[in-house]
Amino acid sequence: MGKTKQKADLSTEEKIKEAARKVFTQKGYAATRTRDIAEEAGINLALLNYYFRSKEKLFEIVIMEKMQILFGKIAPIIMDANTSVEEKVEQVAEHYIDTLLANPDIPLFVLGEIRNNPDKFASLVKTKTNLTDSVLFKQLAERRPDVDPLHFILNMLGLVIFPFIGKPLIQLITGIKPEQAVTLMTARKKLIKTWFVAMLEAP
Amino acid sequence: MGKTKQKADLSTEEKIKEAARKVFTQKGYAATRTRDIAEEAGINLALLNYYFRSKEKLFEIVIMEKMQILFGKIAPIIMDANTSVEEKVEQVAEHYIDTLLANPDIPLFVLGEIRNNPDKFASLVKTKTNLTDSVLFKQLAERRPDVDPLHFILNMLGLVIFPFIGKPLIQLITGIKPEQAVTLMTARKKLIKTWFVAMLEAP
DNA sequence: CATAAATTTAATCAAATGATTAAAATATTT
DNA sequence: AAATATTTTAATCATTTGATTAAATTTATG
Repeated sequence: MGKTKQKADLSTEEKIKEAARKVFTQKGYAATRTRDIAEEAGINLALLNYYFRSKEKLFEIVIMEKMQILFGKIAPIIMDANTSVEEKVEQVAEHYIDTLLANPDIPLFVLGEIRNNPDKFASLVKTKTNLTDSVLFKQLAERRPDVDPLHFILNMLGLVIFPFIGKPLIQLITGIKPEQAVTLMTARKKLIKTWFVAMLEAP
Repeated sequence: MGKTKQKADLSTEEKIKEAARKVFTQKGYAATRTRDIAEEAGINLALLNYYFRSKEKLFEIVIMEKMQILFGKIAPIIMDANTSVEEKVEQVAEHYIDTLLANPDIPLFVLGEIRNNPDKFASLVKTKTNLTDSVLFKQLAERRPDVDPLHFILNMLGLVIFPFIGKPLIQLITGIKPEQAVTLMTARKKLIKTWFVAMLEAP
């Protein structure tokens, strides 16, 4: 025993991580059993604890990845001093919806875990970009001095992210097929910019 | 023993339910321990199981209440044949934001539980209003035949609900105080209608 | 006060679950 | 083939947690 080896390990380790990503994001930390992950990975429980010391450790790897996907994409865009508000919104919509189409469960997962353990994430997120210091925030304040810029940030994020958070519900009350959902979200990529500009210029 | 009594019982039963509402909505079903609820209610575990047979039973009471609050408000509004799109959006924004200010944890709670157990809620929600048959849906289709009405429904819900779902995160990355949050949400009540109309009339 | 009802106490169960272990089996490398 | 590394098997622990029980205590009621 011992993971002195390099090549073959990665394959099994990755199988476990991939299974952990799936189960954790689908059910959340508390509702996930390590046995579920092992089964999903097609390995046994002993091996899971052999590679990763604990459920907690494995979870932290997964949640970090997911938060990186969720936040890593948006930070550089809204911090860019060389693009207009319109361009920023366009980029956020385009890149973010693509990301979320590939990872539709992330928002509900991450936000749920933050809710369950705000203190744990406080340190992680707080060190990051302070939203109110962002270039986008200042640009919005200049364009609409009469409206709190935070409103528009919430609007942008709401237009992009909410459909993915509400998906389980929307599917129930509309009977929309997954295929249609993809088409709908793809169409939104271009629509959001137009809508946002309209809101920004609303009376 | 036995709850033949009528008056004093309600008080204790209600204490337990109130505690259950708080803990379940804050942590979700899986992360909630019946001992937490008992402690929050200021009673002992035995009494909890004496009044409500099980964790599951207590949970179903709570989730039903919360879903009623979440959906019961919106259904009659979007079904009303005697109001315009503008009036509907105005009503949804006004009434819904008030409801969510009083129950900010509901959306994340309900959506999370639906995600964790879609089958369980399928029967409950499916029997309700089919969204695509709503008056609002048809009005939107008439106003903008070139855009899937579902987009505008998602926009409306996103503008109203997302700030509450994203609250734990927004608080982290802005350092906004709960008081400010209330002010912000109150301001949105009037802004959303204007924004929605702007989106509806966007090129 | 006497009776009945409500609540607590404290102990205990049983099942689920995260984690560990040693030995056997399988695969990989040299 | 021999040596080494990986994976499985299977048993077992310890803890948590939902649930139950009986007896003691407190509170309300007549």
